[in-house]
Amino acid sequence: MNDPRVPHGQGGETLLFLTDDQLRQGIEAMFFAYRGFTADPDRILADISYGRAHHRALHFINGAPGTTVNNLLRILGVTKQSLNRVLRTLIEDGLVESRVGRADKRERHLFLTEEGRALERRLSDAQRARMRDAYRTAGPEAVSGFKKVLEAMMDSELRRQYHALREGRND
Amino acid sequence: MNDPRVPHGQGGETLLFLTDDQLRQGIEAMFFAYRGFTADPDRILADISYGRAHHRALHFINGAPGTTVNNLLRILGVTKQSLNRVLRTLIEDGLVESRVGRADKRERHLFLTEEGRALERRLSDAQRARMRDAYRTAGPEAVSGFKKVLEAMMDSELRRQYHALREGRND
DNA sequence: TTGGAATGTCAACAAGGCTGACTTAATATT
DNA sequence: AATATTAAGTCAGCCTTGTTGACATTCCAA
Repeated sequence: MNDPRVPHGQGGETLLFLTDDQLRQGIEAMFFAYRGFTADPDRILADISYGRAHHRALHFINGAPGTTVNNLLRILGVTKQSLNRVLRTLIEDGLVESRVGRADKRERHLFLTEEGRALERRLSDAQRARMRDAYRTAGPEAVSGFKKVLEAMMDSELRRQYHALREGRND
Repeated sequence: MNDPRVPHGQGGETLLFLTDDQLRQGIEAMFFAYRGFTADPDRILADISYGRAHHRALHFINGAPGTTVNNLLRILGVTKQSLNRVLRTLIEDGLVESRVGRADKRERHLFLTEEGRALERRLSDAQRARMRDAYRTAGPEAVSGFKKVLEAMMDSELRRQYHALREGRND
């Protein structure tokens, strides 16, 4: 901390000396960037008196149509009571459809209605626009590093889910 | 979206074609990574019945000792009423000291007490440890890209504040 | 001296987390 | 067949942390 020098190259590139201040900078970058990350959808949501929780539900149902409630609350990392409150309003408002499972009738499979897809698109358009601008500003190599660090920052269970979501999608 | 090809090199590296799915991946990475980012301090805070808001206040007072309340709420992006509730408990619990300004006696300058510094250190040690691991796993080039993208994701006002925090610190 | 800024406080409210207890239905297990 | 477990939903109550609005105090500056 009193020695901000970074002796790299010594012992290979994997061993790098990181000062507390360098790490603090990363922490603050995450804090401020996350604010920007949520700012655009938050503005849209505020107008229609929905919250971030609704956005998250719409996002993941859109990404995995037919997902079960149990599945969804594992991804979101909330209790079923908390998710249920959000889900109920989305179903009542006709944005989400809940279908009884065919194989296992205890399960409910969740789908976006046409209206739900429209809102999801509106929200994610705003969020993607910011992401696209950031990616373009930073350049392709930066994007690759960005994703590497974010992935390394996840808990292993979250990382597993993150990868599971990719499978079956064209990326 | 139907054409996941990425024609890069055409028109320089700044013009890159980004599919919706590529951007969605980045969005989900931010979501899951932020969960990891806050997980360790959250666990510590839960034990002592404080919340994330207390952590944020401690973090920024630690980084800019003597900062005013107005300053702090601009950085945190919350109302003074919201900040005040958190600040009051921190002062009552002897973690933060509020000194009346010498030049302008309306202002209160905020400092961490010894106990406050101890908690801040405990929280940020946990958060820095995860950050350090992530940085080491991803490597120095990835870290540079990570910071570039995060910075590009901030609102301009947030980016201004982010840089202002660096000045006067040895990074 | 008066206007405005900085701060603090009270009250009320909402979103969105949580726990715990309980029901219903369906599936699994023994 | 009886029993246990699982998925989902619901109700009640609690907490944190955000919001508005109204108002008091203090003090600087024009």
